[in-house]
Amino acid sequence: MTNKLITIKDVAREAKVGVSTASRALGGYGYVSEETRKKIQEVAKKIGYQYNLVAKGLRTSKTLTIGYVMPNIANPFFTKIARGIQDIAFELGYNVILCNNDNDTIKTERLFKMFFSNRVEGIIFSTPYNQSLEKMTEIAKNIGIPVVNCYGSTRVYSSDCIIGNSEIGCYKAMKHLIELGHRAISILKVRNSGISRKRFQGCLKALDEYGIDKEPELILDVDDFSIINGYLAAKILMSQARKPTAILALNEQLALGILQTIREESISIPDDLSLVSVDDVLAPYLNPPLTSVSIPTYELGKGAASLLINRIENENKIKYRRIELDEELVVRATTGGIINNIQKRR
Amino acid sequence: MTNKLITIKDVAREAKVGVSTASRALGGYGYVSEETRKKIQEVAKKIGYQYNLVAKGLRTSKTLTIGYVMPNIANPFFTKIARGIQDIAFELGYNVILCNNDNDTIKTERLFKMFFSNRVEGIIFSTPYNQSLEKMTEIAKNIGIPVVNCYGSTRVYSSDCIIGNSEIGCYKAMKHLIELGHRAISILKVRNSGISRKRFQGCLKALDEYGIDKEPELILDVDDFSIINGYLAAKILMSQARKPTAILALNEQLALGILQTIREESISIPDDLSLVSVDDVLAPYLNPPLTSVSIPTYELGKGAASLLINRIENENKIKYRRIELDEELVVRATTGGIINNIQKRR
DNA sequence: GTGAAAGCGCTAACAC
DNA sequence: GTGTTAGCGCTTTCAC
Repeated sequence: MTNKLITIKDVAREAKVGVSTASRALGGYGYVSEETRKKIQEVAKKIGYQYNLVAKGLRTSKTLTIGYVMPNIANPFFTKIARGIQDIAFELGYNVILCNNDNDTIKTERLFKMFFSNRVEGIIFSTPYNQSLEKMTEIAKNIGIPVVNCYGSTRVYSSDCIIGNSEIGCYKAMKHLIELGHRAISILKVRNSGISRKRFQGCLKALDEYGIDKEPELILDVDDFSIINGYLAAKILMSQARKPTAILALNEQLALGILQTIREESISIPDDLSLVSVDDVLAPYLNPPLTSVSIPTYELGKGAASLLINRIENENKIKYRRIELDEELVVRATTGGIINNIQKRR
Repeated sequence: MTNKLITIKDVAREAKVGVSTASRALGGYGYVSEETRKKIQEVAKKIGYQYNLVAKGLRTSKTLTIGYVMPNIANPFFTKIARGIQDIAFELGYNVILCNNDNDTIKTERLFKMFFSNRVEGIIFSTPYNQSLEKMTEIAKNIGIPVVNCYGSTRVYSSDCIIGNSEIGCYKAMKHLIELGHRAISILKVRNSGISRKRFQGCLKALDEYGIDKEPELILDVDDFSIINGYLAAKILMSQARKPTAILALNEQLALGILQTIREESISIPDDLSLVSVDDVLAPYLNPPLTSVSIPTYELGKGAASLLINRIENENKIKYRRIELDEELVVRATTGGIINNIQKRR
């Protein structure tokens, strides 16, 4: 069925010009007189010519394609980043191949190989650390493909890096709770997660500033960012002697789990307990809407794409750049003062 | 920086074989003795050869790439479909270019042209009707690129089509409400939306089956699937003389808006009012979790990719296929019996 | 089983 | 300003 393709040669013949002139007119570079350019474009349109980027890619090794690796394409947190990347990339004439790696080393390696085979001109990643990521990133660098880290693991080398200021976000969240009068503040964090660690730093800073000692009983470590772990941790917290008056969950999945426990145990929010989450993806839509640390995902994506394409077009010879965007606290309906809290209990 | 690329020629020279033999070994086709194949692969690995899909694409016009158009990449409903498409495509060695069209004709046209220039081998769309979609789909067909409709507008031509049985989903939802004893059931639908129309058909069928007349006052038409329209419609419903005891919102955004009204007016769910939604993206995470018609998005995506790649590999000469997947009703916490309802009111 | 050579559609020297 | 020509890296006859 694939009819013979119409090429630049056909356009050139039809327009009675040489192929290079046609190429210049259609590719939009070099010298062509306004008159002939017009004629060539008309002919191209008339005979249904479709520019062939594959051939251009082979010839110039400019494929105008970049790759993006995220943990899961079905996770809205990352697709908001992806949206930012796409918007900028498309504006500048680049295509994006979006991929999941499911935080898996085998898949990561396969994806990078696929990127190499497809001759992507640059790669953006938003994934936590894994060995393949580090290894393949190193290879990419060696073959001249720039890599930008967009809210991913800062443990791996990258050409540029754009992240959120995770410390400040959680610092603001803690401060908010402390100023509402809370002292028994529980923090739900995740073992072996770089991002959780940074967020926790912010929490400690706030506690420190107000001279509040951290209470080991109230700080829980779980294995991963999952609803079930949030749920179980909250069960533990609410059954122990030292109960928190507020919980800061260092991720939204954990907060969702906590909400489930809260519902089951008929705890009232924010009267009995205040809750703050991080990520702010579902938070605005929940009932009640969650007070939450908001990460500028869309802007991170836009920034990453700008950094990358800028580097691609400057032949990769720019110095390493690092951008940090502020994270904001959005106060909604799940945080309240400790005073109300105590009054209500009586 | 882009060091001279390592090509099949280099591999051939190093392995002391001809280029065509190297090509056969690396491309995995044609006759090569087991022995030489092994040697060639070893050499390739040793000297860091990266297969060049761009060159292959030019030579064979098989780019192993498909395009996917959805309204918005940041919308989880579509990314669940995208995830299904990707999982199948990757398994079969294909890459996917995912794109937003924002339901805009200009963008749609631009995307299709980009697909053509990139020589994608097939296209999947999940978008509502627009003129460009119809026009560009027609062009794709003419140049031999198959197009699969995945839960998109059935008004446009496609090579194959996979959709949810929207009638049955909403039929089940209505039936559920009727059997709980509800008679004053409000339906929130959207003007000029094909999918809303089909869902509404299902509602009518259930009413019909139980011999219940539809009440025009309870059936509201809004302009689009948005939170604000759900919110406003619910305000109207709850302020009119004939109040519903249940609302079926034909989309989740509308349901989110309704929830907001419910919160503001301190209406209790499901005691004062039952609520059913469609789409089931956020529904399980909301508080209370919504009873909702669930659309098998992931399966739709997988199915679409299978249909498309199957067609690509059979050179597009299969008959038109149409697959309909069932939509299920998931009963959660927002629907209750009218009996309780009345008892509580007293 | 293997190799030589032509060519996919484009661009980039270079000559005119 | 424009045309001629070589060649990007691969696959594909067609001999051998």
